[in-house]
Amino acid sequence: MPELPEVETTRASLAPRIAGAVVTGVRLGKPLRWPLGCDPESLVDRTVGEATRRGKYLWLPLTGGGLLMHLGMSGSLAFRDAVPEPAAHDHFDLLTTRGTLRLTDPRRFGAVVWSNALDQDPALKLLSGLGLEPFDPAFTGAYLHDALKRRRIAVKLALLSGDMVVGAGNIYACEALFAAGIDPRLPANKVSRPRAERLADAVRTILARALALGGTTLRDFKDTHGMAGAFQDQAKVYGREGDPCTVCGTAIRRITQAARSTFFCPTCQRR
DNA sequence: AAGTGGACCTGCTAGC
DNA sequence: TGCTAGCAGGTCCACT
Repeated sequence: MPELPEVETTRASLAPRIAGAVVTGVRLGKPLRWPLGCDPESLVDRTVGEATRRGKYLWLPLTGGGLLMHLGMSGSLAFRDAVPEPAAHDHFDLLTTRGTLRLTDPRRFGAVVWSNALDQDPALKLLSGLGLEPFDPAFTGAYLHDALKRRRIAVKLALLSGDMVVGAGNIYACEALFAAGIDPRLPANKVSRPRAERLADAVRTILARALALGGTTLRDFKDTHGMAGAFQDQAKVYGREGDPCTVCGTAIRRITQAARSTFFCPTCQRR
């Protein structure tokens, strides 16, 4: 579910409402990907600051540190005045004077980790290898070309790796490569400068469009396994194996790369 | 160093 | 109807 547009949508709706709240309690459910890393009680009485985002991570500043949060594959955050009794998949509640922030995450690949925001904090290591934000002016075709040049892995995997540019997950990586007309299997170092230009453009455009729609995939997250609703209408290749390409009519193909599905049009996307 | 594969965990769907 | 295999939006880590 949560790629950059969904995480950013979550952040934007959360930030203004929770900023200034004071923590009154913490409730933990089943273990998430990593332990919280502090005594939950120690968060009480800290004041919440302005939530920010880095890649697919959310940073919720608290006095003296903050919580680094990730939604994993199946996580979602809700902030409400009153939340119901925790259900089976509700694994983290941050109770505050303005409402309760709740992480619901069936697969528990997500995480909430305390960090003291100091350089040597282990939690911050999670952010240290991340590439540029897609909307950073420094994320240009020239930058992407240079980064791709040093890698021999397939260009799709290079996008997913997150060490060049963050935010494009499996869906948007597939969509961006389609928009740029590039075969996902093409070795990264074989992407020409002009095509890197188009790819950087495509990544930005695809993510911006999804963002403008308010994180399409998030909205209907509760449906089926999360892929219902508006996003399917937007996707040109993702999840469309066997369907005709919207541009040329060729059947969309699905292949496996690094144990993950890649969808592409064998006609529109060339090596 | 770069690349590959396994690991984490639950739920849903398609197919027998 | 019931069981099973396969698949799912992420990414860290150990190994070659």
